[in-house]
Amino acid sequence: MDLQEAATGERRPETLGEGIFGRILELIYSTELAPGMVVNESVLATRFGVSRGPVREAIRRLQGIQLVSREPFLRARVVSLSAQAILELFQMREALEGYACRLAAQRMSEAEIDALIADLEAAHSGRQPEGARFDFHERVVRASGNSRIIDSLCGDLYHLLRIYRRISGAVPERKELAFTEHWQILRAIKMRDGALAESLMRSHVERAGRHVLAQVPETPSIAAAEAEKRAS
Amino acid sequence: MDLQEAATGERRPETLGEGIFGRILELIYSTELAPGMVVNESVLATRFGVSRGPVREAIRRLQGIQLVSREPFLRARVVSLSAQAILELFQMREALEGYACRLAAQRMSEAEIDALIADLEAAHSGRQPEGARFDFHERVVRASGNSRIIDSLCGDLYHLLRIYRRISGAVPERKELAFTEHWQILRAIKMRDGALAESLMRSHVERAGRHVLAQVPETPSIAAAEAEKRAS
DNA sequence: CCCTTCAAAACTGTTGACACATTTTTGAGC
DNA sequence: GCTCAAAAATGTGTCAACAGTTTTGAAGGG
Repeated sequence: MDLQEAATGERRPETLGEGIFGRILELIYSTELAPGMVVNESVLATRFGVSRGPVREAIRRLQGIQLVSREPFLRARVVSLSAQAILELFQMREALEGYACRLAAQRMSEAEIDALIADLEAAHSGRQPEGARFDFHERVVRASGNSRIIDSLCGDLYHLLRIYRRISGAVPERKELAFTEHWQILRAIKMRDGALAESLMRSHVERAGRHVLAQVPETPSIAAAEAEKRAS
Repeated sequence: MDLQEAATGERRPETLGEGIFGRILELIYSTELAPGMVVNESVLATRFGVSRGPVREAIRRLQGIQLVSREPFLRARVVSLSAQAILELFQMREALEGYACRLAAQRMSEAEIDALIADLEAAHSGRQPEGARFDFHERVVRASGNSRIIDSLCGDLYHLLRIYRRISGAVPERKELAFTEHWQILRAIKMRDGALAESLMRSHVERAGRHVLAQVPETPSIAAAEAEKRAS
């Protein structure tokens, strides 16, 4: 019985606005709503078969987490990050994830650390659990225990990163380097060296930022503008 | 009620929702809406002489910056921070302001640094410019040049801090210590020692956090609960 | 006296219509 | 053909009413 309930999903009646929020998010992830394109309330409302109210609320929420930019009477647009904005995004990640790493080194139990090491090596050798993809950064951030930092990194910033991670694509050689760096960070955590763990995490994030920046050099929204023209 | 006409002396094409947002913020600051109290859409709508729509939007925005907590069909309440939440808030400040301080040490010009030193000493000796109150932390954060960090610290977190700063009150002896610490931070910035500046800022914020925590030990919403009862 | 049950009240979520701002198109004048 | 102002078109902001959910409070049993 409990299994059925858990499988079917949530007991709590999700409001329409919540659902619309998720569906617009999917549109943005799938680049059907690419960076720079306008987000029209009425169009989305008719598309989803609801009134403008819930759509409006969802867009406001997207605006709140910085995924769409909007001014009072102007049309909302999917945010298209400049190189400068991407740099700033990764700087904020450096500050927050670095500090989270330091906290994790203080607060994680030996068992938690060992479990994380095991999962990291399992994911690297290809035999990751079929259920969910392994996300090293999210695991460390959650281990920090600071729910405000967790929400900020796994909420607002995570969505933006996801957009530009998809654009930059997954490069194999980078993946190998990332594994090494992740492993070093975990070693510092196991040694309870918070300062070292923080420093390593900062370097790691900074390198990742440079990598993304190199792949998205300029004029990130030419394709988006053309797609918009074509849609009209 | 016919009192809202006189108050609207603005020419700005500001939307109603924006204005309502500010007015609710004022109510929260003035503790008329104290932490833990419910925020009723209809009551505020009739009070401000507008429909529920703009009020709803303003409350959603307040929810976005974590000033009110709300679940789907439940009443919204002004957030009342637990000791744990306050600790986490100051930890996030440590991470972000520390990093901002490091950036400031790299990017500020000599002239900017000297101006900030002058303003700091002017404010301390009592002859601050009549216009705006001197805010050392905001000045340093803005000098970092990272608009994302600036928005996060001067936007979301600033409101929460302001609520609990008012509750804890201004203690003179703390003020003197703060000046000394601010001065040391600026010295590190002038020496272009980003690591030292960051470390000093972290210690400073951590001390401030402990101070606030000592003044708001437990059950932060007893007065609020009573005020709510009285209002009904 | 306390607990449970159930219906009314209160509140939030949603809708469609209307008002206002912005953008685009039209057309007259040069 | 070009410039600029007025009007249509598009889109957002606001409103009042309706629908669904939670809370309240009183009646009824243990």
